[in-house]
Amino acid sequence: MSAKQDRSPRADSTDQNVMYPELRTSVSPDEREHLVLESWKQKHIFRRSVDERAGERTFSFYEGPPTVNGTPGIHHVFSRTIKDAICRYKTMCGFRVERKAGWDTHGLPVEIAIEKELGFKHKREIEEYGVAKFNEKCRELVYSNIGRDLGWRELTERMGYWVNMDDPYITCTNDYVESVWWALKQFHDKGLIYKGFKIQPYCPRCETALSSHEVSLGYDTAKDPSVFVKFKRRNVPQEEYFLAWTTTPWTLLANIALAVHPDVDYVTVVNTRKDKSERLVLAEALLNKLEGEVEIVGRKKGRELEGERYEPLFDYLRTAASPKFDKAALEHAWRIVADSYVSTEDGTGIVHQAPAFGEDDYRVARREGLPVILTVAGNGEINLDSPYKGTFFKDADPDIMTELKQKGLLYRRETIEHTYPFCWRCDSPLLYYARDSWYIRVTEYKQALIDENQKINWQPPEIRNGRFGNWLEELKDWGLSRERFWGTPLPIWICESCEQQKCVGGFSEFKSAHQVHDQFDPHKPQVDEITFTCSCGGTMKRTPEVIDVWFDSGSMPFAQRHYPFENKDVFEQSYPADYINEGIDQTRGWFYTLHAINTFLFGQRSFKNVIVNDMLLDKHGQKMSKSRGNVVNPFDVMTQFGADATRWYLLSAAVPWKPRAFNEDDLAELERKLFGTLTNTYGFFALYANIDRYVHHGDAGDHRAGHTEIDRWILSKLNSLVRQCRADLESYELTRPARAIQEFIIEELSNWYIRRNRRRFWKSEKSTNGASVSDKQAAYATLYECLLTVSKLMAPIAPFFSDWLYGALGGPFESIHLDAYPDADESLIDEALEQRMEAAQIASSLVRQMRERARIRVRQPLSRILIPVANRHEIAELRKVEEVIREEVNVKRVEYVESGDSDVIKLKAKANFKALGARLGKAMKTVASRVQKLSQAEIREYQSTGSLHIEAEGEDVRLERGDLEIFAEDVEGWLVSSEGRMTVALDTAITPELKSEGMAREFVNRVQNLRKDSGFDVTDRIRIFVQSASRDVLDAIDVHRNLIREETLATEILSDGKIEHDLPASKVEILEQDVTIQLLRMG
RNA sequence: GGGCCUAUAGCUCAGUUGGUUAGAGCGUCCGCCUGAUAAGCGGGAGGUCAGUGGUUCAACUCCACUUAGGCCCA
Repeated sequence: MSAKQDRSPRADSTDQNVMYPELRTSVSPDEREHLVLESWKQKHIFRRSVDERAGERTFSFYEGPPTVNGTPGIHHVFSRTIKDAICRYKTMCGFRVERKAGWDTHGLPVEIAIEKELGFKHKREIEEYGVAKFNEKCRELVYSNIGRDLGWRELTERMGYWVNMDDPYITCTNDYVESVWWALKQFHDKGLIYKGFKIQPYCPRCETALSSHEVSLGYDTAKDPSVFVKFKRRNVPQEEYFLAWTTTPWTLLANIALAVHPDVDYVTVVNTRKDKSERLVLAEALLNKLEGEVEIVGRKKGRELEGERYEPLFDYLRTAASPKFDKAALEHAWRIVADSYVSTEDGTGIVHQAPAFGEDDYRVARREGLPVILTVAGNGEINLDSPYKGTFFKDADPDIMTELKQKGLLYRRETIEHTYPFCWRCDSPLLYYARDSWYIRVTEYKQALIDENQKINWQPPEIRNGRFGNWLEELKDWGLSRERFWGTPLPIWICESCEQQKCVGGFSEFKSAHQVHDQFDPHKPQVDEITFTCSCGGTMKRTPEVIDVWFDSGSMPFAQRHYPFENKDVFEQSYPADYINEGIDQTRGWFYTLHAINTFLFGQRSFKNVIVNDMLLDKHGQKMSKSRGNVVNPFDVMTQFGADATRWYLLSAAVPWKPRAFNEDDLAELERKLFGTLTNTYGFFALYANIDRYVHHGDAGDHRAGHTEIDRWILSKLNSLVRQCRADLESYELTRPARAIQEFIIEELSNWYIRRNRRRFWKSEKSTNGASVSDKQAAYATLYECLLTVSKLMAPIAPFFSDWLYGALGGPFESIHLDAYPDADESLIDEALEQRMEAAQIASSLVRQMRERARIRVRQPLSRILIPVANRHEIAELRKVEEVIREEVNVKRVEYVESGDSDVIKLKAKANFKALGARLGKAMKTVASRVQKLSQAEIREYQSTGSLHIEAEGEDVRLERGDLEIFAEDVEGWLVSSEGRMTVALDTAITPELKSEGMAREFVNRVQNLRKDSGFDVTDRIRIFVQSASRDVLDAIDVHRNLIREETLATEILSDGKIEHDLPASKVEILEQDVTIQLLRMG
């Protein structure tokens, strides 16, 4: 690591002569952070933070690639803070943490942008325009977006996310594509890539099939027709109809059968009011779907209905002039089939079958030898010879329903709102559609995926067996191919004559067979021009599809390094990733594709630890969306509050895996409270350290001799905090350390340590009370140690402020991010000390409560408090923190009384439910209420002998040590307050001496105010002139002359009634007495 | 329809293996402090822990169901 050179950014420094730069309160977080950014840039801190940890210890992080033409939002700040904090932490732990940025560049997002630019609505327009030109435009868009940046680089920099954007992986480069091809060949060699005719989710606008994880990205609520359709039964004497239900009327054109469940009861009913001649058949369980009152006239099991025939709804299939199917197959059509997939959860228990448009329909049709008829073309238009020909499939719904109504075949028509899949990119409604396409047989190694998943540390853990685990359990083969243009081409060549396949796994395979020139581009359409000669002598041509863009991003562990063609070592060292993070929406996206591809290729999981973050909602808990207009602009937020506060807020407000409302008011408070307090704390230190020319050397341990109880306490707390932060960050827990650090800074360091120790910093070195210089040195050393350590602890989360603070304190490295994360000094952790200080804090709080009740201000000294304790050990412990209590609440003495020894203490016993409950069982309740009523004598007996016999509901119960908790409830004749097990009594008597001292303190207060108003420096010596008609006041001043002089830095106090006419006189009131004060600043 | 998550003070969140006065911050009301001062501190009020039922001596905590919200899958 680098040696100490010049100091880190002294952002606010105006005077190079002072050791600790003072604060300019006018510097906003935004300005300060920009200064830090500038310094990082100048000194190449990021690069050095990686390079200077060049040892064997690497920590591998994979960055998920954003789509190149997306725009960054506040949720990216969220996710990236999580990424950055862990990476910075590991860096400070001495690991080399490479962070390579990436860009996802293929696929529909880019194609659609170009289509929009060119004004295309249909896929064929692209072909007419020319695939070569189209793809060239896609490539141009990719590189111009990377180059001109849509705010990604700005956001990344501004928020302090350290990731190497100068050398990113880009998925459309030749190297990247070649690695992906290599991977595909591994699958192909093992026979795991196959072509199949299957029902697939399909986008009619993009004219391509989608993978299941793509579909999962696009569910949305939709309003669809919900229709009950009547199918006229053949070969029965009565007018009888099978009643079926569908939400996709357009599929009725392709109806070929009706399915029933073999074991379900179906009934024939007539409507008792309407025309009794019309009979309906449906599942008995779903009779409630019918209108009016019905009478059951027949009942059959589904299997008994099998084979029954019905009239087709339409004649178009039979009359089609240019059928795209074998008309002979219609022979077997329009009959009842049985299958157990039919549910009676909704509909009528009779399911209309359109085999080309549903997975179950297709399966049943194949089994039954029914034809699979496509009535919709690839572009989504109906292509069956009918009045609907040329209509977009969904748009045909109303007219089809109208026609059915006219024919009297529509039983009921409603609208339902349900979730329906839409294209995740273009928002078109998807249809399930029988297509030829390529698959990866991931189901082949499903068990390996499940086993390896068990080894991943998910944060939160429930994702492993919940969301992600479920997904793996219900794994489907991966629909790999896309009938599109701008993507990694599927590198499979097929012989035109013998259909033999050749999968190309690297460009060198071309070079042996073909001329591949320098300008070689593996994309369409150039790659399609390459052919091979098959062993059979035929010509092998490439299958035209490109692959799912998610295969690209899932390949990044190896493809970002052009593995296996290059960088074997680098790859092997970085696989699997130690850590990744993305949003919950990537469960079936990137998390899955990483897992599916790499587990196959490398036989083990591709990431060891993963933090999954949830959504960011607006302050009202609503989803942020452009249409709602509630999107938070990340740049605005960071300008207003700073990146540090934003980052801190995002991590501390709630655990990352819970959805949280983004509330700017809370963020503002955090900025003020945490960063404001810390700034003040540093400011306090700097103010006095500069006056005293304090220079820190060595750590606080070197000053141990001079340490007071409270110094040891804050150092114990500090080291406990370090220990906790380390442990939490090691387990990928960010919220707890953020909150703990916050608590330490605000409550412990600022609100208790500083407040209790202020005088130690300002008192003159030759103190009259005999305290030594080393006491002051110890205070400085302790506070310095706390500030420096805290800055390091917070550095991963608040990289700017921490670096500024570190620099201001003169930290040894050029940047905090080149320094090491603190290690806890266990020898400084003292739990007993932490506990007794907590007792002191509670005691102080109780006394303040009583002062408030008695309306006695803290400045008025009181003589004593009394604390009842259980034993001598407690006395010994409290004695150690007694001085802190006395000073905090301004009392002269703390007295202790062992509660068993004094009659004035009223005791109270409480049953220890945990101990007694297990033993007593049902008797617990009565014993507990008996314990409530124990007499003072009984409690005392228990206290002295350690046991007690009581009777409860006729049963003898023997109470042993540990069964009861005894505490003081009241002290006779005293003002008492208690919290938990602690009780404190206050003597509120104000003696003349106490009153006099109180007056003196009031006087000090007035003088201090006056010093301040007069603009004196804190180190100025003064002469005080005082005049008053009140003998009491003058006496008090006289008696406490030394105290006053020490406190106010007065060389003299003249109270002989003289007035200095040249000086401004200030009239004040002390305990309702008029006093005139004049101050003279001494040269 | 299925799976997962969530529900605690006006708001944002804690709450250990079930154990007895359910906590914090903000806000609000009252007060204090004034050598960290365009700061700081304390105290009070505020909760049928979403609802119902169950297990248990004992439930915010465990179970079931219901309601509301979110996410995911059909």
